[in-house]
Amino acid sequence: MESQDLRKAGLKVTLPRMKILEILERCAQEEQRHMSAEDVYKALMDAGEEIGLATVYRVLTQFEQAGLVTRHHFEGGHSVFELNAGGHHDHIVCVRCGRVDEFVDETIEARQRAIAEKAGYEMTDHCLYIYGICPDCRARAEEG
Amino acid sequence: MESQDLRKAGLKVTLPRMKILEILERCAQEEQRHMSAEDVYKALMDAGEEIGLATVYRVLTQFEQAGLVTRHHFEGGHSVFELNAGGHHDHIVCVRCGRVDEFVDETIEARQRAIAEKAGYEMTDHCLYIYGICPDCRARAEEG
DNA sequence: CTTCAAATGAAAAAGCTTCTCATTGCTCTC
DNA sequence: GAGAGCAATGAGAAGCTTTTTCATTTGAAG
Ligand SMILES: [Mn+2]
Ligand SMILES: [Mn+2]
Ligand SMILES: [Zn+2]
Ligand SMILES: [Zn+2]
Repeated sequence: MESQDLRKAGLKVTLPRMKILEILERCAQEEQRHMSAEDVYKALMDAGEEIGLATVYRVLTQFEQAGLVTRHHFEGGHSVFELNAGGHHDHIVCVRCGRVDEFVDETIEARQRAIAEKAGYEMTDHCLYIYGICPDCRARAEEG
Repeated sequence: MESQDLRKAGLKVTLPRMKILEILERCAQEEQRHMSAEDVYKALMDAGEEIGLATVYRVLTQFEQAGLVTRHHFEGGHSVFELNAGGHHDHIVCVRCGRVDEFVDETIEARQRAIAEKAGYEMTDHCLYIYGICPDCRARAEEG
């Protein structure tokens, strides 16, 4: 019952918000955990939903503020969003094909907390992106 | 002799490129190590230089490709640039006032290399941002 | 000094994202 | 279940940063 998720987040239950949540959940089950606003909008169109792009942007921002999704600033200028499920993790991004893998490293997490403390900061968040060439693209490069 | 820096980078020595390099170097000596294209443009205007904004963007991108500067994607959508001097480092950013501090942690660097290797990626780059509230803003918050 | 490809500036265009405002739709009450 | 009232939506305009276009200028080589 997703409408409960929305109510708990303090958001009125509306059709666009329900549909957008559904898209995010369905795509996460497949392989598309990271979606831009445009991606979500296209998925809605493909599903025959008549929801405006402005609403998609608005709703994703609301979901972010409500803690339902996380916004990432991958390279290339535009934001991508992912459902908050499974807890914090960081990302490895292929600079050739855009593939994204995820990882968690407790050693790094601990070092970050120590660095923030030493600098006198109260850490609120952090993000780590490793950029590189993924296994598939490396193989493709060796062939020709 | 900065014109040598440009020649070594394979770039023709032109007045705009010299002036932009000067701005970056002068601001780095003060406290402004991280500048947006707009920041550089404004500094040029203040210095009485008649250089177009399009040229600033073009030149900064060329400097990046030549390895003279690094481009960062801090939050907020626009890029900031910093002169490549002093080697690689990561950033801790205050979410209240925008202050930026820098750090290097060899433990984290090593873990990143290990993670990329385990995932089969050939690492080309990485960036780590810690977000938090800086000492000054924390003090200001406690007062009221 | 000439020559000519490369660089520049102004303006237009191109993304991505947000805003405006008239219309629509939840929610709550009766 | 109908109605009132406030929040949400959609379409398009606008905003911002960044890139592109193209006529003109400039630097480097001869
Ligand atoms: Mn992720
Ligand atoms: Mn820096
Ligand atoms: Zn790849
Ligand atoms: Zn601060």
